[in-house]
Amino acid sequence: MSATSSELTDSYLFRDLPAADKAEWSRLASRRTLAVGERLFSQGDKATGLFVVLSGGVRVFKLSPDGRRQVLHTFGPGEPVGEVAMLSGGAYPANAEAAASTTLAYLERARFLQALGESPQLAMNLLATLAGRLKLFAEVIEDLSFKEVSARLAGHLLAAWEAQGQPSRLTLPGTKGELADQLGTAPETLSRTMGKLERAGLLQVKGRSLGLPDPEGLRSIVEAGRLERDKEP
Amino acid sequence: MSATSSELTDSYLFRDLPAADKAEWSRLASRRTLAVGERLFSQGDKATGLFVVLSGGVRVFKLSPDGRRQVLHTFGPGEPVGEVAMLSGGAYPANAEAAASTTLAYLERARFLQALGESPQLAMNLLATLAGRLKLFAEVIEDLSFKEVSARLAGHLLAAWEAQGQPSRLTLPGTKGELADQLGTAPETLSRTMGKLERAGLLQVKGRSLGLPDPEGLRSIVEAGRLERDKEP
DNA sequence: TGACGAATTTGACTTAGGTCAAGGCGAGAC
DNA sequence: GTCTCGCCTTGACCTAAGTCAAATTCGTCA
Repeated sequence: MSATSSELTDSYLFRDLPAADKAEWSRLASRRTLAVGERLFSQGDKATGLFVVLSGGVRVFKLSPDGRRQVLHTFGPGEPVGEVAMLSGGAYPANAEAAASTTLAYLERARFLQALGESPQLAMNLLATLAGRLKLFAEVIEDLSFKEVSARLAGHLLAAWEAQGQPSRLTLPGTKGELADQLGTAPETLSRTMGKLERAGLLQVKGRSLGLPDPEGLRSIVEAGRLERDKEP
Repeated sequence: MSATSSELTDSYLFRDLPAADKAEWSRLASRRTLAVGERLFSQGDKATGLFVVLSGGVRVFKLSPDGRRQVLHTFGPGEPVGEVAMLSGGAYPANAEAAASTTLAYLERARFLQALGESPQLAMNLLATLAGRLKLFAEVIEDLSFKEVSARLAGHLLAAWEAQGQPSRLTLPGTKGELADQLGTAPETLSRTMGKLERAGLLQVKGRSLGLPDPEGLRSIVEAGRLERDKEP
């Protein structure tokens, strides 16, 4: 397989590269398609290359011995997946699966490493990407360590709401069970927590469609790390 | 200030660089000394450069609104600190302080960025470092999310024990309160957890000196993510 | 040695959130 | 329509771990 469109070379990773290089990468990349839920790689698999999400999304997560999962991050179009394994050369340190119907470009490890050594611009782009990722992971650690579920949920909803351009109603991209994994909690707890926010007048839940009547209220929960009291007469 | 010895250029970051470049960096770097507990930078401070630990250690941590802290990692000699802020250009995303009496080299941001653009080898070294750091953070997330305190403690002790060459007695580098921060728990909980491990015959505590009579037992706790039962007749 | 302050331990209590086990509900199949 | 398989919610319960407060121990400086 080959010939990915410009989706690949428009990605941040290839920003500011000479057009000739971009054309070269378009030629070299192969394409892969995943159905929702399909596994891209599993922790421990030997890494042979780098993926770039073209459309859809890829969820990267850790799995506990007893099957619970913690999502590290969900990567969207333009974002590379599997860089760590590619750089440190060994196995993937986590699992990845399609969060939606997804297409990916695949770049072979040896060739990409060689290109990194020859193109400082490419290296700088990847460095910036990794730096952003580290900041992100540091925030996940902070959240897990300091914030209770209500605050993690509020933060997640606000971020999604802003990412979708502050629509009047926010639509969840997946099931609530998946959201629970993202937040590092159990579905039952998520359900109860949504109930609390709803009773506090901060959220309206109707299936996967959510209304955020009071974004500022949500934000103050995020700041505080907790939902203070359960107001209900 | 200037003139750091070869401690700087022996670090992984400068590995395989031409001798001339190394000499140049030795000249360019300034040196800074910190007493135990002294703050190197705080979250939100504007980042102007990159530090490399020469001796001692630097603890990087997040602070919760109410003062609790979660250590992301403690960096030792040869390791860079502050790369994320330097690369993403803004403020430090976390706090850092000396975990011991520490000396650092300081490299100015603009010059280092320029060098990155000119030296693919330097860029590759930094990429490898960041990749390692991401893997590390992913493990912290996994631990916080899946493992209870006993397992985090067991894992930490095993790692420290192995890092020190499996001595018969392990000496804690700091106070137990500091260890509690590392593990993301409260001192009281750490104390009780050590008691449990001791009662289970997996640990001998005498002040800051610890004996690990049964490393395999500890390892099985790490694997399981939990201390099964409290055996005591 | 003695005394002070910090570190640590212990006890009693509270609580967020996980687990197990029923239901309830909704969207597509028929 | 109504059956039915997944999701989702709810209730009852349990437990790890945080909090507050009161000892107790330890290190060290005079």
